[in-house]
Amino acid sequence: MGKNLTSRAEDYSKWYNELVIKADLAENSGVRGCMVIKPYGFSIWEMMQKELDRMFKETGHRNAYFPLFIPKSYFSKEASHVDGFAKECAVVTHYRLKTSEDGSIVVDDKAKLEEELIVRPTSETIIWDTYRKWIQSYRDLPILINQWANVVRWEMRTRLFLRTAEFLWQEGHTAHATKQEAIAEAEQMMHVYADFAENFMAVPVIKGTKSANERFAGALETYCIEAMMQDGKALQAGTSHFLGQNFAKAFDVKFSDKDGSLNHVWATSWGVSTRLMGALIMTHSDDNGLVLPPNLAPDQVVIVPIYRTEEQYEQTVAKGKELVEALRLKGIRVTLDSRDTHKPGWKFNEYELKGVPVRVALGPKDLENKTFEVARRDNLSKELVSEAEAVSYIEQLLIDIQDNLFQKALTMRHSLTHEAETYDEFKTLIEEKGGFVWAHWDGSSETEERIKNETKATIRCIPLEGPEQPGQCIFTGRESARKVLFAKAY
RNA sequence: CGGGGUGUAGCGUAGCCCGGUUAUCGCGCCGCGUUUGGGACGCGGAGGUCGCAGGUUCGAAUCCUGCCACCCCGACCA
Repeated sequence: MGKNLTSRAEDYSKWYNELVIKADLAENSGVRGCMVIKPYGFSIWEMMQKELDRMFKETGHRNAYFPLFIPKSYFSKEASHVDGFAKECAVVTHYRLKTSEDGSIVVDDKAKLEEELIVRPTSETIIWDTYRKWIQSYRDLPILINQWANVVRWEMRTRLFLRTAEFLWQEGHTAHATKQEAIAEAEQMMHVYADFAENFMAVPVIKGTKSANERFAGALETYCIEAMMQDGKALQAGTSHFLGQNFAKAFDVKFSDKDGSLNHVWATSWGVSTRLMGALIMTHSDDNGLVLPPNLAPDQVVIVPIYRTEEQYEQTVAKGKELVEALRLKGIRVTLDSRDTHKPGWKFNEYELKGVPVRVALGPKDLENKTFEVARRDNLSKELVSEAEAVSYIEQLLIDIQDNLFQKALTMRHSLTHEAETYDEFKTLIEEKGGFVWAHWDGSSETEERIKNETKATIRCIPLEGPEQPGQCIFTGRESARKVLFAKAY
């Protein structure tokens, strides 16, 4: 797959693509900008879905489903929203095909839709049109709904998982009686995302708000979590938006409050997508392939029997089954690969490429000595463990690997994080080292725009945590309350 | 949408500039045998509208024209 990926930033994108395909996660479908997610890749996404869904429900949300098609007119209601998405929408104009004289299949011109349908790039509009019908009273609030869905954005340039024309995501859409409650909701979901990223994906993130330039179309405030990839580029891993009353006003969603007044509701929306798969891959993987954190690995442990004779096959497989039972009792996800169609060495490489956190090998020698060979994917080390201790050893090992991956990613991010006091320093850091650069900014969109044009670096976020330390903007020298986070981004 | 590149077996490719036997090689696949503690080896075998459509020519994977798809770099974006 290549050598020493961090020193090969220019080849990083090739390395990434190759890894995604070789690890059996996804591939280009041949349909413009769309990918096929293969069963193994999808099982990782399902693990993500499961944990996120649990977290959403624990914070009071319920799932629902809204239509794929959105009438074009819905988009004209919220001006800044349509500006944000108009350039990248797929539009359905006809509803029938026919066979032409030469036998080819063509669109039937007679079957033209009165009103075009937009394939959702996000569902705010159709959901708010529905919420209008659902909300009359403060007793109907809050509405806390999430949907798991696919969306389509006709991006010019696509990449597996990171930016595909069609992608899978969840989008939460909530309605509240008060501004404070909506803001609290948007902030809460950012914290939920950060919790998920750090404790399940083992990806450290920086929480903050977006500058006006980077804000979601139609939002008053966008909260985000930002992660750093091994090649020094930042990746926005999740966003949560405080939408104010923009959508309520655009779709005329009002409620009677306790005091009898008629008010527009306050809204939020928040989402994470299959892009998280990209974050997972680019944060932990090495030149031997994918590295999965135990908390998200579809298989946390794989057992590979080693044998020569029929008898040895039966003995090692039987012993393997015992271990499977014992580990399952502890809630560990484990598979025994008893296939006789592939050799052990082949399997070792296969599971390494797929990132399975722990591999157990057992052969005649182990049967004799009552041991297992336990290998960990994160640092590729191996250990002989006695049968009696194996279960508790593996149980602890999974925790250690999860923790180690987070610490490694944190160390990587530290080494890719710098501070700039002057604009020259800033430009040098962005160009030569990449990564995050903390720097003072005067808060104006023009300054941000000019820095972006000159360096390609954008403000990833204005941090929520950490002390205020006033200073001067690196570009204009004007007052700045605190440093903000710059980086080149995906 | 601009710039560059690539389309040859399931995958990766040679051949193309300079047209000429049966289109090269590796991986994978199938069969048999030996193997199995880090991607085994030997022998045999199957598999191809050379991206598509025209054109030039006695003859096109190779030259010309058009189209399509994909990849990379920009602009756009989660």
